[in-house]
Amino acid sequence: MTDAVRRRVRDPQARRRDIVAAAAELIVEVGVDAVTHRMIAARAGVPLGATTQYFATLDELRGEALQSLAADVDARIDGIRTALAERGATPAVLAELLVQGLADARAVDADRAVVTAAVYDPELRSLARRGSERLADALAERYGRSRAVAAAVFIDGILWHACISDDPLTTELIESALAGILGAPTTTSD
Amino acid sequence: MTDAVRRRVRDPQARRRDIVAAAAELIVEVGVDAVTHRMIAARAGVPLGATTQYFATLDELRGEALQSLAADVDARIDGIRTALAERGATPAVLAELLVQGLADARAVDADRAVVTAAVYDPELRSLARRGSERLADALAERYGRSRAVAAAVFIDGILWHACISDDPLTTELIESALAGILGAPTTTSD
Amino acid sequence: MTDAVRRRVRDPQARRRDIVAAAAELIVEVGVDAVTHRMIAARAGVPLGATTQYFATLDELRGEALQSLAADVDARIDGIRTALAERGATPAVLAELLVQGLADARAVDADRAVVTAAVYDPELRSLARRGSERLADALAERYGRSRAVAAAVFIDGILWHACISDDPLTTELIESALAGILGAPTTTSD
Amino acid sequence: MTDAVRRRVRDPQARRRDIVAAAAELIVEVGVDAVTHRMIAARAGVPLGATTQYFATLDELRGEALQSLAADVDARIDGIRTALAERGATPAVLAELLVQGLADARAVDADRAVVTAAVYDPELRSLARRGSERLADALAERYGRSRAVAAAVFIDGILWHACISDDPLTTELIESALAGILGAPTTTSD
DNA sequence: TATGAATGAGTCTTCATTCAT
DNA sequence: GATGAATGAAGACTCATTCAT
Repeated sequence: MTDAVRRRVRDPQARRRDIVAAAAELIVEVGVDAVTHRMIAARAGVPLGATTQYFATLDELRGEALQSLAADVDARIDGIRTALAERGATPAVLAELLVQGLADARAVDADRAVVTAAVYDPELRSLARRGSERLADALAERYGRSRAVAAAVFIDGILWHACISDDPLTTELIESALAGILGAPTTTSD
Repeated sequence: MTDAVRRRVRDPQARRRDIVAAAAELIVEVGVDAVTHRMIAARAGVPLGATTQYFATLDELRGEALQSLAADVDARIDGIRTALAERGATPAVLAELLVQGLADARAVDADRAVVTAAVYDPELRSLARRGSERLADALAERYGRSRAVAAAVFIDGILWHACISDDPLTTELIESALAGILGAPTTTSD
Repeated sequence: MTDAVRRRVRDPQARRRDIVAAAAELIVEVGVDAVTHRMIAARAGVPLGATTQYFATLDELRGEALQSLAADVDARIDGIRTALAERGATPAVLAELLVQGLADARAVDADRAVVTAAVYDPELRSLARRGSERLADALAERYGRSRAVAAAVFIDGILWHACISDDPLTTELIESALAGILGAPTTTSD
Repeated sequence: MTDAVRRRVRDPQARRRDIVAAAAELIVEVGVDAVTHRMIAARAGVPLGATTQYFATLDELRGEALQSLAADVDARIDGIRTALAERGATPAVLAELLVQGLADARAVDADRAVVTAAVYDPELRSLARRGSERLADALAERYGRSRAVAAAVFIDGILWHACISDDPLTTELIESALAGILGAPTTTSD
């Protein structure tokens, strides 16, 4: 009769979301292959059974969490696209946006997790590819397809540098490189 | 029986190496978290006990396999450095070497596996970082530290593009981008 | 809403029967140990909760389903008894009735399920025994208790033969055997 | 350092046999569908892991246990065939042998378990069928195929009677019935 | 009353690790 | 030293049962 007995939440929608969110967090933290039902349940603050009630298999749950992470990545790319459209798709603007994004360690980790998982997951692969392509699209009009793709590749490189290296790339370095790749003038002189 | 025993006992070093090699292969193929003693023993063609005889824990064995993969990556970077030194560190030469390297799917996968694992493994992290740095070193003398680092970042991006995308980057695209990043002319050789 | 509620609430008796019927079907199809609340609810087209609303435990529900199957078996025996009374309890008539019954695979399966379950369930055991006895009763008056019991035993054997064998027993074989057991002529009708 | 630490048996053959034997016992006692790894391990006096070390799946273990039960049944049929060959395949001899067999409750249960399981298991089905056929074969030479098959069917009926009924069939009843079925004279007058 | 979300015990299975041989 | 049997702690998943709504 203590409050230990009170266990029901009765907000299935929220609970489902909590579980997916917990799974997404853990995927980012420990990797897709290392997450377990138990870890997810503990993180979400739900009993073990809840994780299997809402998702037929762990794979399904992982998939949904990954999709959620991918959606976040996509939203950030949208943000960059919008900002580029508003402020002009110059190396300077892009570099600033990228450095801003890089400051959000959580976002960087999420991005990395999605890309990493995409290697083995076809569905995620096309999502990850699409992200790069949409970034390239935003630059292609002004700089041509080829240079835009190269810039997107460089940006992917930035992501991994951020994950592996301790000292972050400077805005200047990024801007210069983008300018070189895109064949555009830099703010500061070379 | 002497013969059979000798075959079994002969060259513990070689056996050790076989086990590490098998583990490395499997890590590349199925991921660090999926490898097991049993898989490794089967792949290496050694009895299960051998995998625990030479390595105190699976983690230790995994670590050594990862180190071995990192050494391979390092060797490939050495190859690139040597070639750059011999043929001239131009975007054209570098692009050609990179495309050559990309053609070796096994090498690409190994590289990816190392980078992916490095995110969670401090020791590997510094190894992975060192690879990028040595590549940058090879370019810094001629193009300056900053441009060299940017080129190394772009090269990391190429790796991931190769893993995620279906159509590979052309030599021309890579060369142009490198030329832009390094501030070097595209078509002239050294 | 009144309508929807009424539809849901209408005739709890019928719903109860539906659940038992679904459980009985499933027991025949997949075996007593394999049935679950979920399977039964799905088969009966009722919500999961309904299966626990009407029956305290799954065992209770299973028990009732088994009783229902046993009642069906009993009804079929009644049919045979009636037919024997009307047409004469001769081997020929009995064989014909048996072959007819054997043609109904569902009935055969139900019979088998009841007998199989009866081995572990005392209550069912007496029901199963009673079935055999009532069949024997129908023959005892004319052929004596002992021969009648032997005939009933033979008839039980027929059931299992039908379950295990691929080629069914012919009416002739059954009639001959019954005639031999009952000490009655084969070809003459009553 | 107590003897609780001493756990190794190091007689894999025997351990395997023990596990199969335990599984067979339990199948007879609680039914094929109710046996679990845990029950088997407990019965065999081995740790849980041992049951999965020797058998890839529970199904495989169940299968082997069932085969072992079927082999026992086969051996008993062999015994009957031999005895019939030596003493003459008369109803009297057969009845005596059957009653003897029926006295071994364990054997009866094993037989029942095999037949029950055979309904769902094709491999076992043919084994069970073969058992009946070999019994029929032993009688066919003397009494003709048709009567021999009918006798085998009757004998199957006896098995189930023994499982369901409390008072066993008398030797006389069985002998009379067999004599009737086989068209052979009885020892005692009718 | 009727429903289905909630919980955790229990299932099969895998495997790191230990250690007898 | 080399081998593989032994063990039990997890892991994924299922489901009887409870009970909030």
